[in-house]
Amino acid sequence: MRLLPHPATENIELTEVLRALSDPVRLEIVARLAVAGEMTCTVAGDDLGVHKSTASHHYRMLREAGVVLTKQVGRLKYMSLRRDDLDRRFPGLLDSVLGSVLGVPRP
Amino acid sequence: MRLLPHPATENIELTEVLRALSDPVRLEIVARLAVAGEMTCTVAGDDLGVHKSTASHHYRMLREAGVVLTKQVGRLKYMSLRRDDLDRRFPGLLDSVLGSVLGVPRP
DNA sequence: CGTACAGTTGGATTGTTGTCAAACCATTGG
DNA sequence: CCAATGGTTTGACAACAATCCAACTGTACG
Repeated sequence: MRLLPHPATENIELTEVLRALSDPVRLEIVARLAVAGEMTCTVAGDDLGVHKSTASHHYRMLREAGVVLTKQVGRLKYMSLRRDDLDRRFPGLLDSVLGSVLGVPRP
Repeated sequence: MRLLPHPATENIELTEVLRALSDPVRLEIVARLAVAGEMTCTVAGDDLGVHKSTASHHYRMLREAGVVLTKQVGRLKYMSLRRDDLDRRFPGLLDSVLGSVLGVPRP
């Protein structure tokens, strides 16, 4: 099991996170990760409507911005949201974005 | 007093807002508006380190994304954050961004 | 070992963006 | 009316980004 290179929590930049989340395809990937938790690239990128190399490009953007964590297990790569890191650095940001994407439960 | 064209609240898109906020210059403008409230373009763009035409370009991005409201009074244009609209559409988003930019008061 | 699978990389293309400079437009004050 | 002020537009340019396709790399399974 190997971890790919990621930015340290302190080095996650707000503008880069916002930039990473500002693409519809990436936002969809993030939403899936939020709902289903850790998943492989293939699953995360299923039916996105883009070529798999394009999806791969988006995985890297998300990883380099500090939004997702990627670890390799065998020939699979698992992605997951860096919820805790993001929340420590930008409290409430991810929740509000996910709330808007997934729909907020209203009392 | 004239209002410039703006997107209606329902038409404000999350990805466009995130995109608008993902530029350091625009984020600085938004932070100033958050702190000082309504202000003219000249004041908002003072000492940003970019040419005034570049600043003007950013004002438009922010307006077209639905982040700011611009009204013309005489030869001045006043910008203000669309706090209520944004909060209705994407609850908590603007607050979390501003909190991260301006620093959150911790108890 | 070789084939299939999971994902990345490189190249090409097309479109977008941030920037400056210079010219422009609109409003107001003399 | 003319000049100054406040912003915008246009043109040019370099950098970046999203996309596809094809070729590639690495891992495991038969």
